[in-house]
Amino acid sequence: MDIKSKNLETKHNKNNAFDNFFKSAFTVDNIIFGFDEADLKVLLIKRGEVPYENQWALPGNFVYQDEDLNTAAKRVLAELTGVKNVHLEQVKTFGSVGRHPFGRVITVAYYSLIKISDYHLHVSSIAQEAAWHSISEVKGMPFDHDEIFVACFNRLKLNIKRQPIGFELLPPKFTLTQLQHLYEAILEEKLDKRNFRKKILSMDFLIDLDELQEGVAHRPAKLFKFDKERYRRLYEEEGFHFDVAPTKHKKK
Amino acid sequence: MDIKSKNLETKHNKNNAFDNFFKSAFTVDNIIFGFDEADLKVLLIKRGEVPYENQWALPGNFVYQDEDLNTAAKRVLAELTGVKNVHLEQVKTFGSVGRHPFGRVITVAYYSLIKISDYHLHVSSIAQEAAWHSISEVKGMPFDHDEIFVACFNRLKLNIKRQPIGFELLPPKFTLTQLQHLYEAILEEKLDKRNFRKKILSMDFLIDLDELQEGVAHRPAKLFKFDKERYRRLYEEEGFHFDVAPTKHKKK
DNA sequence: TCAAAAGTGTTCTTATTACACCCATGG
DNA sequence: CCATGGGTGTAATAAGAACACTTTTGA
Repeated sequence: MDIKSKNLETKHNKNNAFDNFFKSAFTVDNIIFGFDEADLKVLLIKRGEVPYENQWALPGNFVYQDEDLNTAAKRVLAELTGVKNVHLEQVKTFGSVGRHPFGRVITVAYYSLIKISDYHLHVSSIAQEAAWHSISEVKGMPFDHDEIFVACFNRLKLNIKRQPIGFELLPPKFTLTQLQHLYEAILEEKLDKRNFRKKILSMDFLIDLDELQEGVAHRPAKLFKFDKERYRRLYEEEGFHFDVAPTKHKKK
Repeated sequence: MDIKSKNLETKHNKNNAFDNFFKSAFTVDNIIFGFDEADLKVLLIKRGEVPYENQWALPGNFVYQDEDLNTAAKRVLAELTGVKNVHLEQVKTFGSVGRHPFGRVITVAYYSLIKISDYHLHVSSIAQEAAWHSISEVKGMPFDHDEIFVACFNRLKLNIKRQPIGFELLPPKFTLTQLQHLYEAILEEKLDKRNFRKKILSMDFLIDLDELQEGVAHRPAKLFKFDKERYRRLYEEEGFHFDVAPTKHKKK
C-alpha cells in the first residue's frame, strides 16, 4: 500500500467554514481470532510506539489519508501476519473524546478470522512483538481496547450462528470434533455431540473426504472439508441458522 | 451542546510524527425511522449547506472536537426533531476516500426510532426543510447515503426480531393490528394474523388496557401497551426471538 | 344491511432436546 | 488390555405453519 499525498487538503481549504473539523485522526483496530485445537485465541502486539509503548494491545494503525477503511484493516493484518484474503468484518466505531492521549482519535474496530497455521509472524513497524493470547487472558489493555475486544467477541458469537465463517478458523481438513470445539470455544458453552453432528451434517455443506486422522492414540476420526459454495448459498438463500442444545441443560 | 475549544491540538502537537494524521473530519448520519399507521418512513432533510445544497439527504452533522459520537447523533436528532431520549443504534462507519468532496470525511451511521406523533419539525441550522419519506422512495441521495440507508434498514430488520424496540415506533396505546403492520412494514412481508397474535401475546409483555378504539367504522380493536420492564427482561435473560409465518408461503 | 376490520382454535408438520453404549487405535 | 476419543439412533416434546368463519361497529 503506497501512500500518495493527495490534494485533499487543498480541496477542503476552499471551504474555510469547515476547516475546524479537519483536525481528527482515525485508526483501525483489528481483533484477529485464531483457533488452536481447543482454544480460541486473539493476536495481540506489544506496542512499539508511544503511547503505551511495550504494553500488550490490539493491533491497529492510523488510516492513511487516501486509504479506505477496509483497506487499512487488511493492511494491518497483512503487515502483522502475512495473511491476505481474510474474512474481515467491521464491528463498531469507538470515539470517546478522551480515548487517546494525543488528541481526537476515532477507531473503527474490525474482527478477522485466520487459520492459525497460516500465520507466520512478520514483525513490522506496528509491533515489537506479537503473540496469541487465550480469550480468557485478554484483559487490562490500554486505551479502550478491552471494550473493543468485548464488542468484537460478542459480534463473533452472534455471527457464528448465522454466517458461513466457521471454516475460516480451521485447517482445510478437519474433524467434526474440531468443528464442535470451535463452536464451543466461541459460544462458550458445551454442546451435545450427537445433536451437533446431526445438525451440521444435515446442512449439507460438509464433504466427507474419506480420509482418516493419523497418529492419534484412539480411533481415528474422519476428515471433512467445507463446500464453500454450498455454505455460501445456504446463507444467502435462506439465512442459515445454527442452534444446538448445550449438554445437559434445559434451554430457555 | 456547547462547544468548548479544548486544547486537543496543542496536546497532539507535542508528537509531530503523528500530525499528518490529524487532518480528517468525521460526521454522524442518522436514519430516523417513524411509523405512520401503515408505512415505515424515514426523515430526510433538504440540505441547507454545501455540498449538495437543496438536495434531499440523510440528516447528519460534523462531530465536534469535544463531543462523543453518540452525543453527536443525539444532538442531530434533537436539533431536527426536538425529540430526546430516543432509541439509537450505531450501525456502521463509512469512510471511502472519495465519499465527500471537501476532503477526508468519515461518517458513523446511526438509526433511531421515534414516535411520529412526538415529532414537531424544528427547522435548524442542519436543514432548510425536513420531511418524512416512505422507505420505498428513499433513493438517489447524495454522498453514499443510499448505501448507508440500506445498511441501517437491514440492521433494523435484523434487530426487530431480537430486540425490544418495536414500541419505540408506536404510540403508547396501540392495537395488535398496528403492531402487526409495523412488523410487516419493517420485514417487508405479510404475516399470518392468528400466528402473529398467538406468538406476540404468549410472550407476555403486552398489557391489555381494557379500552377500545373509538370512531372507527368497524368493530373496534382492543388497545394494548408494552410492559417495558418485562420486554427488557425477556430480551436480557433469554434472548427474545420473534418469528412468525408469513401469510400463505412456505418458509424455507 | 353492507363494508370493513377484529377476533378466535385446531391440526399437521418439523425441529429440538435428552440420553448411553460400542468401536478403533496407539501405547 | 487399557485409555482415549470416535461414532451412532430413537423417543418425547415443543415450536412453527396452514387455514376460514363469526363478531362488532359506523355509515
